[in-house]
Amino acid sequence: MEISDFGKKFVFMPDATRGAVRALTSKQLEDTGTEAIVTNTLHLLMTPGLEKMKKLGGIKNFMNWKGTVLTDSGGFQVFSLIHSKKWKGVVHDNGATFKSPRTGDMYELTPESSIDMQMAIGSDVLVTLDDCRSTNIERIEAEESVSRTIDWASRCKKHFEEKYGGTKETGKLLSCVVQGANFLDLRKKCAQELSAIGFDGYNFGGFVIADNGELVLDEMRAVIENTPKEKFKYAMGVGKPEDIKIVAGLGYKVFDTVLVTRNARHGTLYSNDCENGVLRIKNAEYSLDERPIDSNCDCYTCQKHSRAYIHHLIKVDEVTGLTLTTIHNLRYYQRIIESLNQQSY
RNA sequence: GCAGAGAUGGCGGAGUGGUCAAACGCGGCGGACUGUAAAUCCGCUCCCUUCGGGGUACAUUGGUUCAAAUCCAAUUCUCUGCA
Repeated sequence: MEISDFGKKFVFMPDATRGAVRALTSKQLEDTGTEAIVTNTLHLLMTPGLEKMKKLGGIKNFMNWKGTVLTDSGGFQVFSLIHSKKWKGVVHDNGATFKSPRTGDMYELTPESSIDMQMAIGSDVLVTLDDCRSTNIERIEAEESVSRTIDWASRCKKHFEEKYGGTKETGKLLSCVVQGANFLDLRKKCAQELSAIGFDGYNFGGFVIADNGELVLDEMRAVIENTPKEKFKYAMGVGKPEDIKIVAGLGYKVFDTVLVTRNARHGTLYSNDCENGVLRIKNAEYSLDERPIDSNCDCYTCQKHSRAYIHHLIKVDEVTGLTLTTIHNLRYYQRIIESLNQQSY
């Protein structure tokens, strides 16, 4: 895929946070029809680190991955590790400091250092550092999140252009993240101010599911309506198969979620043979079921193995089970994407 | 044969007079997961129930006591030493 075509058609990117889609080799990943992956700036900054990543020739060389790579900036970890108080850390106007509970080491992400790390990774599509928050926050917190996110995005762009020559020199794309929680006027403001700075893509940030379990469609629409039409829109963290279809209808073209691979590891598989489209492979009813997970699926797992076999592997903790379920779930998603792309012809 | 130790729910294993239907772990059954600290986490897991409770239970049988998985006796079985 030409990088300039990124987001012209629908694309689903599985999360290869630390340089692998869990349980899959790069070949197995490619065989699911995956064209792009998301890797994570903070996690790769911690291990192997910026200098080693440079020496290793970037993530594509390291993984032997020929497809597209998008790097998340570490903005989500500002939420999931610091704001959620999972790790000790501080968010401040200049960025965020993370303290790894494993090693006690401190990691600093600023708008500039996030870009530097994303360049070291050899990303095709960069993301500006943002101050991601949960959905149900007070307005004052959302305002702080928005103003920081805009400021950091502006600094990211400046650094990307001044140090690396920007999109023109590098051929890479720089996308930004729209915050604002569930305050529609803040979403609008954030989207408009980021548009004024100018980016190659606009990402919907924050949480995509409200407390009532529904997609935050109004907020997502506000971002579409207040950003340049011709630039790609990426719905970060979307979502369940039905969510992707809905959000695709709003104008988002790019998606990623950990659900597909995490569910696979946890035994929740996608199958059109089942009611609700979900098959919980650990359940006793599959112990003697010789059918494939999904009778219409063309993935390796469905071509070669039965529900009973996969049920067994998962029950006895054989790692091969994780590989087989991940291949299936990912292929299921890529087939949804393929069908969306066919429909839009 | 003699001397010790012990027998607890599907399994392992706490508990040694009342607050014990019995900790904890495993197994079993079900569920959750949405820019990954997640091969993780959360329920339920003797029988019946109108979910308030009720009924059987800690090798077996008998006894002591207001009250026993817990104390006593006998029986059966298991393990470890010594012959």
